[in-house]
Amino acid sequence: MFGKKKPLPSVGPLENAVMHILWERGTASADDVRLVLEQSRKVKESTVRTLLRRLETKGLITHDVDGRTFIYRPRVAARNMAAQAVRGIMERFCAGSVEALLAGMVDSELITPAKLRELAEKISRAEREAEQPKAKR
Amino acid sequence: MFGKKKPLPSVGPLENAVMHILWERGTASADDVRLVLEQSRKVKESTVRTLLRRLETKGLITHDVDGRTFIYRPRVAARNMAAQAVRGIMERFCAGSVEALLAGMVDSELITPAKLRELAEKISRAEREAEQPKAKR
DNA sequence: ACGTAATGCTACCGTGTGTAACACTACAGT
DNA sequence: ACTGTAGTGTTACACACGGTAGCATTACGT
Repeated sequence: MFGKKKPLPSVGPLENAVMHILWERGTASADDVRLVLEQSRKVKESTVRTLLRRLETKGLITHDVDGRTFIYRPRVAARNMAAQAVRGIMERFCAGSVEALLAGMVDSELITPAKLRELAEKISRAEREAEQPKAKR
Repeated sequence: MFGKKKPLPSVGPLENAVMHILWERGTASADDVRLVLEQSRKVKESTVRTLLRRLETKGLITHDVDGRTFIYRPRVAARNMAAQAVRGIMERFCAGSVEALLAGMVDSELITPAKLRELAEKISRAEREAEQPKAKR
């Protein structure tokens, strides 16, 4: 009911890496992020800050202030971003048909029909359980 | 077994529109494409040709020659492109987990659990039937 | 008061996409 | 045979975005 359905701001690979870090840790300062990134690549402080700022501008993350330090945190869950992206793809390639999308995934061996059914049921089950308690959220 | 799993060359909106036209018609000459595009926007011949050429360079389409006219045609099915894109998304956002992806889709109301199960079964059924005949393709 | 840690601003470059002019080639009709 | 035209190839430019980063600014701790 609250779905924004916005086309999702595009994110580059590095930006995405930053998102990952935030998703994994929940929160992180600019320097935290840089430290993690440095484990695999060379990045300057300013670069990281720019990335974080851009991400925030795009509405993907937000921050609290702890003293003089910004503690960043994702605004959208990874799965939701994924879903938004998938939505875009569906519209682009499948004329909005979920069926075509799933069929294509099976076709391209992203998932087997068996696994698909299994997951479908698992999710259904989980959903049903989540619905029973009156507190939906 | 033959899956290329290439990151899929990125396509812009207009290029995508062209792909759509090809997917819908199966084949089309540069001018055919232009005529369709003109129904909604202003495009120059050269522009269309450039798009087609680039698309071909990217390996997304191909062409036969009819006299002096190029008859373009998609090299990849829409569903497969979709699947490749989804694969990318899965890797980016869900650490490759199909489950997380599907869960996110349900979460974001791209699909209901019921529909998901329904489709899963439908696809399973179709797949099973397609497997019986020895010709897999 | 000063130094240091943290942030904000601004900019540059490479790439991809949309756009298109212009050059080239070959078939068709007179 | 010659030329017009339809069709293609080449080349280029502008713009937006992502990666990169220097420098200015601000504020807290000592």
